[in-house]
Amino acid sequence: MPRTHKRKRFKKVVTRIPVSGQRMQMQDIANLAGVSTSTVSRALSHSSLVNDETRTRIAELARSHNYSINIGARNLRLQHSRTVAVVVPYDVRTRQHISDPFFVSMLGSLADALTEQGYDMLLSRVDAERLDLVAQLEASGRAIGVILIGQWHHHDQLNELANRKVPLVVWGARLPRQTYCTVGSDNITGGLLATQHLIETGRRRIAFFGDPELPEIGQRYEGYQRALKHHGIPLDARLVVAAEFSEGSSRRAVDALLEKKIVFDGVFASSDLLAMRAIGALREKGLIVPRDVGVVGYDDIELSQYFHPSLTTIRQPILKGGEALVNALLALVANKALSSEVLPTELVVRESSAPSPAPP
Amino acid sequence: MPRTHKRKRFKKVVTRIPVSGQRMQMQDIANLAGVSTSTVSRALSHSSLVNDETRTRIAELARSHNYSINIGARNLRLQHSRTVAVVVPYDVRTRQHISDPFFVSMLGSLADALTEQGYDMLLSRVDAERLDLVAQLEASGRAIGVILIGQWHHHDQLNELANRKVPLVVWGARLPRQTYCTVGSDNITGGLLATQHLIETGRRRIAFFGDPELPEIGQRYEGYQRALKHHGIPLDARLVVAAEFSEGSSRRAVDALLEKKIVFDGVFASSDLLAMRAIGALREKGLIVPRDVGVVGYDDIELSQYFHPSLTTIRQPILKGGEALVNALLALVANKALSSEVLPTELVVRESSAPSPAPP
DNA sequence: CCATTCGTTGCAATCGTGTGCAACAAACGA
DNA sequence: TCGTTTGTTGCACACGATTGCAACGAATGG
Repeated sequence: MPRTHKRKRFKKVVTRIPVSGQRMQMQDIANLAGVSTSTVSRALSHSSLVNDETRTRIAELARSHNYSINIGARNLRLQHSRTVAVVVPYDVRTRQHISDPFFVSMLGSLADALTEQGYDMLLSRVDAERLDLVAQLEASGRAIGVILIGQWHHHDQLNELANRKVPLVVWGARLPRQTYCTVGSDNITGGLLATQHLIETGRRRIAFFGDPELPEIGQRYEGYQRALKHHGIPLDARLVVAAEFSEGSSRRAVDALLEKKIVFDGVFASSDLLAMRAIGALREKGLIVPRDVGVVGYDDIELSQYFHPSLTTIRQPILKGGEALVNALLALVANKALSSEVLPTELVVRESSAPSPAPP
Repeated sequence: MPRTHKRKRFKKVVTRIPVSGQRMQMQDIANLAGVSTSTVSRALSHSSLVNDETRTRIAELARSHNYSINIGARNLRLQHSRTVAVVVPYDVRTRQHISDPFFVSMLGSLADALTEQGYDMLLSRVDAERLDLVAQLEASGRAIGVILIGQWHHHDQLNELANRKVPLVVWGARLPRQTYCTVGSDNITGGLLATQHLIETGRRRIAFFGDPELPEIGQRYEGYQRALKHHGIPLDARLVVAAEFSEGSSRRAVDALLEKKIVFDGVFASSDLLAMRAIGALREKGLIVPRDVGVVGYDDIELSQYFHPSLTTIRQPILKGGEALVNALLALVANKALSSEVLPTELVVRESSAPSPAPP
């Protein structure tokens, strides 16, 4: 650390000699402008305490020497990092979920919303079994709070984090006895709309693909049940297949149904990815969508419209979701009221659920 | 700022009174352990200068009060942020590219590689027209360097950044007269493999979808040309359609070919997304893939295997790519040699290019 | 002519941590 | 017994910025 020694020798020296290649700092600009660092600081933060002429001169100097203020030092002084951590839980075994296109779009939406508010975004993958580590992101001052994408089955750990007063907002389902704040879509209505649509297009034996143990999926399943009940269709437990997000799961789900000779004419898949894989598996078995089986997915990821057949699905409001997550976190940090938020969902009708032509 | 005032009054006080709700800091741990902050600092950084018994006692105290060290302050002192900025250029008009699944997978791979090396990842979207702003990420000390995903047509701006000594590594093509460092896949060989494969499966009139003005695409196009030449197939400029990444582009490309009655039996699309859209557009026109037209994509995104027909494509080494980008940046920051890197690509054969059955 | 106000600037303390140097006790050797 | 070494710890300053307070000249008012 050569500079350390230099500074020591001169001790009370005011005129810092900018070593070439060394990063510019406020003192350098101050020297160039013939003022103190106080004035430079005030000028660059548009304080009204500084003369207009001085301000513009300093601003000009700063720009022409492409000086930019040291964020770390400023944050330390201001006790504020203007940074939000976005965490994607990471399952060491499957590694599957960060690649879910839905989460990814959410990432983009978050990036926009945060930029809009002038915040930086720190992206972390955290081992899902060590979710307690996210507390460090805030405790270490790296970020003012955490947005977690992917509730999964970590309800208890998330509650514990919230109880430890970690500023935390989760994308997911609102659950009973939850102390953390969630933002999510209306999964029950979503499930209901999807199932209802399949019923209205003439299906009666509708399978559900997804793991109802996961909160969000559970609520979609709830909507599925309500729709069936409303139309007087009895629930057949054999039609509920706990397909996960992992790769071969949909295929196995379809296989299981077919092998047991369980008849079905509709599938409500709890994500678009699952739906696409299911359609592929069905096709392998010689079943054509939508002629033999109507399929509805969930998420409305970008590829759903290019898929063949294009996918009927429940659109989650990604843009609004990102904004809502950010707003919720900022409110939480500011100690404002922390009510969880449920955003509306919408049915998007495409080819995969087209009514099968009436049998001749 | 209540604490500021408190501290002022007591001035030389050593025993900081931890206000409830206030964040723990090193001084608090020091008080609890009855030592100075120096010792705590050394203990937590595993310095050999501290007694073993003292170290474990301090470590225990820190853990039980879940104290974690203030990263900002440490970074300021150490003059090092252990953070890498990952930038995705952002086209205000199209907004399209961050959603490309390939970039997204790269993001995941980068997150892994950085975590592995103990670095944080700062994710930014930057207006593609203001790429000069990425210099600030480093100049402000937010990050030690920048990894940029998406070279696009910004060659000159990137060169300028590199000339300004901004530590920068770009995912993209290696170009002549380039002063910045790139990591990318072997696009020429990729394009060659793809085209060769279409030729070997019996196609002769092979269209190219993509904008050869973009460096990576241009190199894939170069490979396309070489393959044609090698097999003695004349290049037909009308078969080259500068489809962009935006939505309707593939459709228009297909429409353009068909309207002009230009015959073709193969398509090499310069990305999987483009390929999928092209297949959809072909289907709308009554052309079946692979029977009437063989299609090969590029990237091997996850969905390619679930698409129908499953997509023959050129796999880009995403995992290795992320590692290579990170290694390159770290080397660059350490002033090591900065050679651009070209990673091998691989042909993945699936259904979309299956040889059409010999006409009876 | 002096007191006061106003506009502008600088001094110095501060944010939380790391580390060179000195201090100090215990152990050791002569 | 005393100097030297060794192991452990604390003091004080530095990292690069912000800001309360004081200072100071000019303008203003009485």
